[in-house]
Amino acid sequence: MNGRQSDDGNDRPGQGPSVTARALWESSAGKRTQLLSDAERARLAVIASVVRFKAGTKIFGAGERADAVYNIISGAVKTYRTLPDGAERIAAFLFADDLLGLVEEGKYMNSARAVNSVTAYRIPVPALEARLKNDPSLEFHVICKLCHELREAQRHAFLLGRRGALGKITMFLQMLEQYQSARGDSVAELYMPMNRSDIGAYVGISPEAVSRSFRILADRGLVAFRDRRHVKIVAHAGFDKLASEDNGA
Amino acid sequence: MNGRQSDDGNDRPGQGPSVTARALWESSAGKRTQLLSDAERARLAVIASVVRFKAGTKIFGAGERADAVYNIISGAVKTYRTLPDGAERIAAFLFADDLLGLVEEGKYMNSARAVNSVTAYRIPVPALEARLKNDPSLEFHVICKLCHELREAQRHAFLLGRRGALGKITMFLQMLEQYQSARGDSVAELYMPMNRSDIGAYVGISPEAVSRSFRILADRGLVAFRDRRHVKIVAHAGFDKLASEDNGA
DNA sequence: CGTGAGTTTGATACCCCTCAATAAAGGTGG
DNA sequence: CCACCTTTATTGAGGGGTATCAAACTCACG
Repeated sequence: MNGRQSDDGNDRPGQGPSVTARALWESSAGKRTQLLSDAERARLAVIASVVRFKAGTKIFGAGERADAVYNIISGAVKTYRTLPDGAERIAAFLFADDLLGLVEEGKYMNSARAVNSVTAYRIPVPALEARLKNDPSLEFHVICKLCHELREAQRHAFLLGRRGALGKITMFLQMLEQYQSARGDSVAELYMPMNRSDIGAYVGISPEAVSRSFRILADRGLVAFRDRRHVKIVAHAGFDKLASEDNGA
Repeated sequence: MNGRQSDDGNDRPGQGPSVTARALWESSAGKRTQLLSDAERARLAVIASVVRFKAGTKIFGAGERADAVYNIISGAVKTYRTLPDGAERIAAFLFADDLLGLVEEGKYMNSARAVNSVTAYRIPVPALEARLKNDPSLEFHVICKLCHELREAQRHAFLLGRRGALGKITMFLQMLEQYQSARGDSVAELYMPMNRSDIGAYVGISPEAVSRSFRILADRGLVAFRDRRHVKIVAHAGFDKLASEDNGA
């Protein structure tokens, strides 16, 4: 279906869980590096099982007892919370090599749903806890990954703080670009697995405003759409300037 | 000057760094628990030094080389980023027992400034790294703290996603209340060390809108101000309902 | 090929930002 | 201790941008 998820080279299936992040202290030009050693991945593989979720499937719900964390192999996942009135707020989009299943007092903090078709490692919490207890190196790598996720969450908050819809969407595309770049994928074209409503729920505007902003960007010649899910940033100069200004002029 | 910071009992000075968080897997009724053992605190004290910052002093700047992380003993700190046009976006307010100094590729992610008069432990990164390498238990506690901060960042993003100014301010007060409650402090009255501009920069609205929202809450009899920094939530029923609705009706 | 969800486009109302002025608070020096 | 000054907070009026509602349209899927 979607052969674009990286089944290439460095994380072929069977090697066990894969976790990547931007470096904490080394400088790596924005690229992500594999945190786990082959040995660690093998040891985690022992306690993990591979699970699949069809597009739109719920993975877990906010408030449920947290039995396991997940490590995405391929596909995209959204974590979200539903408001009393039924509206949805998306906390994060997660992709291959990400960890999933933030816990508070034994319960999941958010709900999680497959955007794509998703395959992931499911790692039971008790086994993971035991593994961590006698694997200091693994613990350190988890720290690195959590720092990475914390930075992403702060970037998201930064995005949400922006005033204009245009600026939010521009920054959203920038984040997608940085993500694909960090993975080593091509940046010639951006792929958006999620729909307009999800984008709106992530950047804090209505789906209609998402559409309008995309149209404005296209009309100004800053981006070009191949279809609804594929964009190319045409004029990086003007695009990045727009992304750094607060107002969405 | 402000004797309200908890110099009470469980973290008297001289005991060394203190780090608290809501539990990951146990349920603790929203309370925070001390993560570090007395031995760990003592070992950290060896590599840490106590530093003081007057109100308004910059602690470090975004992009600077990250030599150290900080552990707040008393006072309040804001972490923020400055936009090209000079506007400021606040990523987080940090208080006693919090860690400070998120790093990416060897550089600080945000700038940090003392809101209050602040005292903190300054822990050099190399020494901390060495300490972590042969202290698996400490590593685990850092993981717990990072999960805590990640949850807080997501709550902040959730707040920023809300539409109306009134709802944002209401939720901001709720978070303050939860924070004071988690610390075991009295919740009879909330204390806001930061000014209106900082609140606006945190919740994503203008300082004027902060004022107006406070006024509306007061006029509706939901809260009562003793002065500009002290609020009491009078009608919890209506208040919490307002906080959970998306629109700020 | 038909159906339905997702997306785009349009018109209107409302909320918040901006700018501006007043008021209050905190800090300083006499 | 009080007067003065600076900073911060409040209040008001007007314009702009986005949410909302509604309808046409496209696309994916059965």
